[in-house]
Amino acid sequence: MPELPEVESVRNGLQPIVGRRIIRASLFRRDMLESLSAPLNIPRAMLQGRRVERIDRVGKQLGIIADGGSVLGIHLGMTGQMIVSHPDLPRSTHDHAHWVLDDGLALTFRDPRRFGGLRAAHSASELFENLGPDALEIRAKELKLGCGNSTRSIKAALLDQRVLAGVGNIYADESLFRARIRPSKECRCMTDDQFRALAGSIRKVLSEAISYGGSTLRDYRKPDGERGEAQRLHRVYGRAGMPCINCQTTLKSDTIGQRTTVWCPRCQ
DNA sequence: CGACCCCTGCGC
DNA sequence: GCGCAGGGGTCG
Repeated sequence: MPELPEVESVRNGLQPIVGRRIIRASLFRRDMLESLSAPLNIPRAMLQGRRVERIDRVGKQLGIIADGGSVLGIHLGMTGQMIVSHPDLPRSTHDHAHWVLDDGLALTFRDPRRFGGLRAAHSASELFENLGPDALEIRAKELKLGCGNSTRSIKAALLDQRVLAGVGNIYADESLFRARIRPSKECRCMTDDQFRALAGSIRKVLSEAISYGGSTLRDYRKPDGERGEAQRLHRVYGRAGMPCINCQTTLKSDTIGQRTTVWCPRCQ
């Protein structure tokens, strides 16, 4: 569900827990927690007794950084939510983890489809080690390097988190539309100008979406329960068969990189 | 590289 | 009832 703008909005919504101490941590499903470096002591991995120093993010990966150097990674998958509330909020079906903090705060990790999860790490760098540069700050040179001389489509490359971290299906299509590049274009055929335009579009599309609080299509919610409004900015995603906002040509749709892809056959 | 799998819920 | 959904991993 969430791409970089949604995860960044979640990070912003988690600020109330920064500086708070975790009194009690509970894990309701063991298989939702994995350890990057064994062995695994659950209360320890869940940061019980620690104070939250800050929340980091690279791409779609969040990390709760605690005192003493422990790090707990959170990946929201398609339907994951982090909910800041009170300790007495009743547990619901798809809640997998719960933290009681001081100051009357509580945190819940909920994820109906269970594509997300928690990961215990020894450091932030360990948590983020397999990710490419964060998409909010992607440079044309890095994008070109990550794509290489590959025959795969530029869209598939944008979805590859080792090339750049944070772009998913919505913002890949939106960035390609703004840069006027066809999603099926092979990486090896991209010009330097196109890499420049695409890198710029990615940064712009993502930062605008953050300022709107992320896109709420179905179940995405900020930690305070509010919806994002960035879906108002979508120019091609979800608009297959409708007219292009630039030229009125009917937007096309096909599967590229295993995902539904929408583009304007004239502008792109 | 693409194909297929993981899982639940929703709208048609 | 079916197909689809913002995520990723593992195969061949």
